[in-house]
Amino acid sequence: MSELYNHKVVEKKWQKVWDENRAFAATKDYTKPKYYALVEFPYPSGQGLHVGHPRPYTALDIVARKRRMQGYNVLYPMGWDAFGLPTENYAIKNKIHPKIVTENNVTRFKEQLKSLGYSFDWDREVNTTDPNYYKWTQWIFLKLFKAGLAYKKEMPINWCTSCKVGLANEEVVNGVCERCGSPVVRKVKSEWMLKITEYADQLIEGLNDVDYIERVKVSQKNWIGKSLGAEVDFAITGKEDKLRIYTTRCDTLFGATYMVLSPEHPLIDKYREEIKNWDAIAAYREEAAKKSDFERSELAKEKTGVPIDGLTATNPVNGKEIPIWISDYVLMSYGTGAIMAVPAHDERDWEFAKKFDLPMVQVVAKNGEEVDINEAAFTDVATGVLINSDFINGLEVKDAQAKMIAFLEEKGIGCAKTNYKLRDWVFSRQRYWGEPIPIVHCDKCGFVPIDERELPLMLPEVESYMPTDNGESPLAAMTDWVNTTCPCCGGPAKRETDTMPQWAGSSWYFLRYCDPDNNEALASPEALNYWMPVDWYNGGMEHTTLHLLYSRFWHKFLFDEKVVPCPEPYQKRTSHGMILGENGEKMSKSRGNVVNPDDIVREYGADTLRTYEMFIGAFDLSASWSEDGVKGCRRFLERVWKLQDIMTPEENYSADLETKMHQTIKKVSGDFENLKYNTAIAAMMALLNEFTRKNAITKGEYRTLLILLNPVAPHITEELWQIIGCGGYVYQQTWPEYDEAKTVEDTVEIAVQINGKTRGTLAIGRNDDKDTVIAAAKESVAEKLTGNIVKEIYVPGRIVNIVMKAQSR
RNA sequence: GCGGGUAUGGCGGAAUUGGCAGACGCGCCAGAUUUAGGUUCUGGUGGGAGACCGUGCAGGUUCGAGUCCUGUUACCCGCACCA
Repeated sequence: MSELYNHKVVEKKWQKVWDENRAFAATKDYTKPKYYALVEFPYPSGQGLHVGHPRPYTALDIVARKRRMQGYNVLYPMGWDAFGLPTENYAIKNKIHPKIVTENNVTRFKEQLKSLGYSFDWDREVNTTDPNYYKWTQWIFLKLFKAGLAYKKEMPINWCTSCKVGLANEEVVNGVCERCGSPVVRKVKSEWMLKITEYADQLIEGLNDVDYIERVKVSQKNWIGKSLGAEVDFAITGKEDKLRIYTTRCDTLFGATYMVLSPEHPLIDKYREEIKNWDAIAAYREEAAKKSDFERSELAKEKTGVPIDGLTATNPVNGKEIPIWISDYVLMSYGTGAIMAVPAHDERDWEFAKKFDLPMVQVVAKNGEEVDINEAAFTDVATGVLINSDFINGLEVKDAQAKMIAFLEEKGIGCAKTNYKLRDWVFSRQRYWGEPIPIVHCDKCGFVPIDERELPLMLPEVESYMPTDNGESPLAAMTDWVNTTCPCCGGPAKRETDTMPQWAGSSWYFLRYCDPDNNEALASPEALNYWMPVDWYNGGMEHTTLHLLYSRFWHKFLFDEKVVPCPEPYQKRTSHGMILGENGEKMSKSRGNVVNPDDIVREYGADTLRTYEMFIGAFDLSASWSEDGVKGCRRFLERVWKLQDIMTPEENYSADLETKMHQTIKKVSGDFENLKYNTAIAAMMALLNEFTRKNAITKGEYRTLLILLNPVAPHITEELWQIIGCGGYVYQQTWPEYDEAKTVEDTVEIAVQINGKTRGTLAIGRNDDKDTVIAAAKESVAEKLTGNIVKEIYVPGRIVNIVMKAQSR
């Protein structure tokens, strides 16, 4: 009898062997075929590893281990995205330097990851808070600045009136400060911005050349939100100024019956004297200032607004005088901050017009037939035909738009305009725990970059990590550090005291892994040429629009700067689903449904945890935790362990499981590539059941099973490999091949249907032809064939369907 | 509000992408082993006496629909300073 499976001993033993052998270090032999597998590096939070982390890590560990067995030089690295708000807040609260907090958290995370037996190349570990790392983050920022892609702009921030600090959106709950409950207002501050919009088109087009799961591509495109429309100038009655609006439906211009300005629109202040209801306008603006853009559009169900009494506009195509309103459903950050309202053909305008009883004019009809616009706005572009619109009457929407734009341009009152929902990236944080922005402000020379040779610009030690009372970063209090000389003119100058957002360090970390110790460059051209692009990058769906887009932007910029050899950083992108608590809700301390991976590793072992998380369900969907499910996977591994007891000498081999074996190799090999880890494991379970039923397995068969299972459960398979005496290590073996011809059964059972309903089954030979099969099928259901046969359908290897009409009497 | 997604037994989930719905696992039932419980092993397990009925709901296309089309409901995720 075999010894009991003791996961504690086995796992510790093999983790030590791998460490000592440096088993998974990527080599610098650039002649070998390479494979770069990447998972998003974690933020080392104080809570330690979450059971959500191992899901993607195990998935790509499987891929990495399989690729090594297929002869690739594999890079599967890990690091720490360690700047960030929670660390800083913890540091403030407990008066510990964020550097120390980070060190402790990293140590804990690393131990936890090691206990799970991942084949990370720990020689290439990176940490975004390491000056040798953020040197290059700053270097990239300087490049962006020099290329004109970094600029300063006045932007509103969330400002807590009591704490007197800028708050992250997440720290604002229902309009009040999360910590103190005081009201939060929007305060304008000058901030560093990055011109990601300059790359908007490239970021859309680049998606054609990469293998991302479809919903990631769709999300990115929608986030960028490219729309082709027009800008049109409306005259303000009796004034010089024009009101410029953006519309994607310039064909509906004849239907514009009023205008709406965003409450922040600058022309409102300009004509303050003319506005008779200024108090109402001012009050409305104050209310709107309290809401975020998100809240403003969310609450848009119940439209609010105030008419501007004293100003009207003129519709430029029909000369009609129309009222001007302000409403917070119009955002200053999109388009021009002003719209023409066409209530008959826009749902938001329709609701607004209904509420305030504003006129509607139908100018688009469904296939030329008027529709009842009192019921709902008519927005269908595909069937729309213009009416009540003078020179574009009778045209389809697309043609009407083209003709309208030509008209506007000819008259000089409008033009075609492409707009993007994508906004430039707010790059300033009034925080301590981030990369200092390597810019100096000189009264004479303006914003001046510091010399590259002075990088890294080190984060100085400060007394307090609290932002200052006036909203400056804690660095502003460090006068010794702030006061410097201008690199340009040598006169007195001040350093930028804002730091970079956490996204900065994570926008290029995959480049550093290629050559992490390089002091001359962010990575050597040779290393980048060899390793880039990342062959497979997996990460959370929640990073699709921010991190993924930001890092593509930086990469495209670095490509233009000839720093990197390829225009896209990631060849393939997949996403995993969340792991929910046993009750199906998101795991959180407050819900009390958090599972600690350490407990699972201790009680059941890393191999069980890995197997379970891969077996839990479809990789891209969220799944609920189940401790019973964990036990089932533990049981599976124990049954694999006990196969030693039924191992039989090679001369007892019989080929009755040969087909099954080849099918399983095929299934597992394919499923590991296609995110179908759950069915791969199911196939191995089914194979195991066959051996158990047969009560025999040869060493050769066992060997194959162990290799197949190794990427999922690396420790137990190494141990068994040694116990049954195969020599060497599993991780050094070659991935098994299968013979396609041997995956096909000699006979298959097919369904026999009558009128689409299954009436029996039939065993047929692999090579039986259609006539033979149909004849046999008919015979097998002969007594049920009571009508006229009108059709016979045979899908090879699947079904026979006999279509029969009832006999008329 | 905008964008993305999901819905299949008692539970987690399979289904070669239009071809026998429920693989595999959990749970449950019965039997074996055990002084007993647990463990382990073997067999069974969608519902219904049955004809039949079954993939959120209502229609449609098709010889045939979990899968395609139209409409609809519920839930989950993201929304730019959490990462």
